[in-house]
Amino acid sequence: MPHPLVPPILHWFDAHRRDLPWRAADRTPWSVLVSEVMLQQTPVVRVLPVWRAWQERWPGPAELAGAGHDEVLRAWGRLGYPRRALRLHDCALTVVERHGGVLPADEAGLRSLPGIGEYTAAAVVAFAHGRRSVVLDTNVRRVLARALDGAALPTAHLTAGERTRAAAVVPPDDASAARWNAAVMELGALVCTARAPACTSCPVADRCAWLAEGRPPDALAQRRRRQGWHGTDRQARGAVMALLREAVGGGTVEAAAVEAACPDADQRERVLAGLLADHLVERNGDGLRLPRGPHLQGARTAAPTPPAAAPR
DNA sequence: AACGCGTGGCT
DNA sequence: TAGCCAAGCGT
Repeated sequence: MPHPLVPPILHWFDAHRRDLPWRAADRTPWSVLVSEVMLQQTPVVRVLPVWRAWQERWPGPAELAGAGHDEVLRAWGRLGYPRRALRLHDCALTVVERHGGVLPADEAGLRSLPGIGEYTAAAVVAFAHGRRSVVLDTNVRRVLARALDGAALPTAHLTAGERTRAAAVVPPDDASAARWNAAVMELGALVCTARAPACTSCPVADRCAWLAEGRPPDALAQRRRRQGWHGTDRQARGAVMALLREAVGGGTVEAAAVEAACPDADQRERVLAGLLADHLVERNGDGLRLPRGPHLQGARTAAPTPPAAAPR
């Protein structure tokens, strides 16, 4: 006996699922992974063109492993959180070096790779391999919070109890479980949205605790506080990275231009230290540029290793 | 465990 | 209009 939410949401999904390219028949586990990493905290419409170009250029981990950090960061463009791009590259190197070029298919193996956490590992298992997992992203959490708890929004942090309950809803067999994960996510993305849910179009409106209670507002709304944006280090990091991505000929941006992009000296020092530590930039004389090569140790290709004590 | 990490569209 | 929000992860 499936959970009462399952049959109507699966049926709804059959009629309303989007034809996203990473769901197409020619998808690979790697292409699914790339989509999941790009989609972390990033809207689908923004990911689409970048994912397509990325797939054409680096269809698998072996191709990506051969790319330089500067190429990868430019291809990432304005998706945001550029550390994700480096982690994906790092992930490709690890797959090539330690897994024979084949992405692990189990959650533990996936989670051991850089940039792959609980959600992404579960998503690859379900969406790339069609096997059972418990996908718990913000969409799924919101649907379950509303339908089962009568809460407007999920809590700030995922709890063990929430995982257990979500697992109890996932059907036992692989095929249905994989479909359920995609379906409930899709419902959260298209109908049971955070801002303006379309309850009149919802397949489980007749069994939703939140709707039954008259859609009460989020009780925890005041507790959620967002970090500001204007003038923050985060904004300054973004400005410096945009400057370097757009540097003509992949060249170096002179110190004066960096100062113009981030005028406050203390902030500039903090931001540059952070970017250097994250391997998102490297110094070139007095200027700055995107890092040229993979920073990890070990030979991935036949490229010769530079001599050991190379002076800077 | 709470925090830092990009970007741009929407209301 | 200025928050709010979008398929999280690592530390």
